Amino acid sequence: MSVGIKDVARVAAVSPATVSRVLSGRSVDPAMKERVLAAVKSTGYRPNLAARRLRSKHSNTIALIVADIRNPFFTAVSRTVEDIAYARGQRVILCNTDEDPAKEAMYLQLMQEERVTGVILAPTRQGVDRTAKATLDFPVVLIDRAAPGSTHDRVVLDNGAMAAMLVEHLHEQGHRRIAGLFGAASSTGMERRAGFEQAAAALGMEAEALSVAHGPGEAERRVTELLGRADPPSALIASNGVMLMAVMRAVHETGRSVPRDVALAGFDNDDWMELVGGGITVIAQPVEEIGRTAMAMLVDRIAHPQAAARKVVLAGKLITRGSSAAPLLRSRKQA
Amino acid sequence: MSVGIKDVARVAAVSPATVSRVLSGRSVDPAMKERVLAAVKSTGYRPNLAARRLRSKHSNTIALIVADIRNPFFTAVSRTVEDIAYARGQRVILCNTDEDPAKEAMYLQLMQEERVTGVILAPTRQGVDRTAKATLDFPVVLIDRAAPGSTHDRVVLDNGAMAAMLVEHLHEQGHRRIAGLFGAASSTGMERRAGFEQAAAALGMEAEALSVAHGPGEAERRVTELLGRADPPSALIASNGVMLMAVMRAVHETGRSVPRDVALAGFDNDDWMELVGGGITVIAQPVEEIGRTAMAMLVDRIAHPQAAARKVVLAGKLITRGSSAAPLLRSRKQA
DNA sequence: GACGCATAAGAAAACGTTTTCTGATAATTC
DNA sequence: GAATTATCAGAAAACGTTTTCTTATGCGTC
Repeated sequence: MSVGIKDVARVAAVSPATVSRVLSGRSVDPAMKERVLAAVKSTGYRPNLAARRLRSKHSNTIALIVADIRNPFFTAVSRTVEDIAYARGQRVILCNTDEDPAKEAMYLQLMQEERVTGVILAPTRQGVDRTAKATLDFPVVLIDRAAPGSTHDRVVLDNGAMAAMLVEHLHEQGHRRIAGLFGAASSTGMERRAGFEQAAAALGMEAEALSVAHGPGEAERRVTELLGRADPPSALIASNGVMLMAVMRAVHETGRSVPRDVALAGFDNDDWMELVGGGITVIAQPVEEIGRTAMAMLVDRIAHPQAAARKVVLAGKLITRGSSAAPLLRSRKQA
Repeated sequence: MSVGIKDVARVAAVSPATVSRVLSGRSVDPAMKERVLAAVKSTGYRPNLAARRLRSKHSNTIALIVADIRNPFFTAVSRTVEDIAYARGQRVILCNTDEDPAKEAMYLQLMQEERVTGVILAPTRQGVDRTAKATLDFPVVLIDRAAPGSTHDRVVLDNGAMAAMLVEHLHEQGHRRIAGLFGAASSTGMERRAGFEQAAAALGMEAEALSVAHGPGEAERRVTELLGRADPPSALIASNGVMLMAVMRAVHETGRSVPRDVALAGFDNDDWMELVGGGITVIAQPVEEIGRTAMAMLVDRIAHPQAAARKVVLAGKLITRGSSAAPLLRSRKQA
């Protein structure tokens, strides 16, 4: 039924080995090559990747394991990674852990069975340590998130500095009471939180940092509660684009508006942000560069398995929007 | 180096066949089963999926090929598909064609080589015909898009009727001059366009339908041009969420606002839409149901390869937002 | 002109499983 | 109690490639 390399060989009147050689581009007699190619076309031969992988022991496949496929940051990175990989003749398996360490472990194990060439991973906070301990027989490059003492290559944002930049921006705008929401599921959220607190302390601002463990829904509730207080903060920071949207929703639903009643800033420059009236100041991540760097590191690592682990720290870009005139006064009015 | 089934067999003092049987859950002597499981654990054995696939000839893998991974509609569907597939012990390969027929063909061919169990595909317009003609040795379920005479199972929205519903909604709101932007790359866009034109004609509205071939950028330019005219339409419709955003951007950049200067409606109920002040009336697609139905159809098809092709047409849900009081008057004022 | 040496093609082994086949033992039926 | 059948474990074949090994042929060199 299915046409194999032997069928092609028979049609071309050569040995299967020769067909294999033609297909993998090794030197063969031009006349034979011609015959083989013709036979491939006439038979409609398609190689069996399972067999190829089994024998040749390399899968030409990398896996990209992200925490949330609905987060535009990850889809953007995945686009870059995919493009590069396919240009290099590599397949990409895209996996979504949904911020669930168990799912993450399951996928890593699966990739082991799949015998992938390498993995690019945005780990959960528990996953970072587990990944470090586990003996994986493929190289791993961490993106976006990484524990301090990680033994893997990694490319991350300068989270602390970037968070500080946001705080300083708000300070310049006149804000003195601010609050921040930080995802508890990732190391990134924690780093941004630390940067936020340090910068606020250095500037003598009144700052409250909240860790959000259970996704946008919780973020929304926390903000609603926050804004309902007697003396609410005049500015809010959220540690990523998804959470920024949750904050925005809470602000809207409590009948407030940005930046009239409260200023908003955070991470990720998602498409919708320039549409909402007020304007949200953000740190735009260099998504394309992150993907490109991760791929390059993975390729390097495959070539040099024993080299020391490297860490690349990238800077984001501050995109200022909707500066407000006198936040202090406004926050008073609201109180 | 790598531990195989033979190593496990040796440790457990049984034959490789027995190990295989234990692992695939067939009946074996409990004592032996115990020994094998212990050996698996102690050796850290991980099966080689390539070998398994090669011999057993089923991959337990389905592919989901979408046109744009950044489109929330597709990521939402993919989440559902993934969840169901993994619950069934099936792996999912997620591919992104970027609305490129060549990439689509490449992926389909690749899936052929990968010997996947089945494919769920959102085809490009050219891809629909090509897929129908091509002899694929796996079942295909089309989602979101399908040519009229398709031979594949498919689950689609009732595009014409839904577009008509939007037009009627705008008519009720008092709009008499409307324009619509429809993606030219998909059959869906064309169906929605047809529904738009018919409904507008039936209601005696002045309606202009524009086909957009080159993504959001073009949509934005067209809208900018449209709004710059002497007598612009009072309402705009866009054929999906991504294009709605492009329209929104153009509206903003020309200094107008929704719904004061122009009303907006379209397909997909993306997260950002409830945040923008004006309010955009949309047809929310039953994304979860689409994914669930597609998976069910695929499973059915695998079980009954010869059954007749089925078509499931789902209805969307009209979500009304930001109704405006007297659009006709406003559109006059603007002219 | 003989001898190595490179080149290229075919034969056969190998990859790590699952499945079929075979044989033995236990269970069931008459 | 013998004969058939069912069950289960091991041996070996099979899956479709790539790669190693072998052999043949042409080429250059002395």
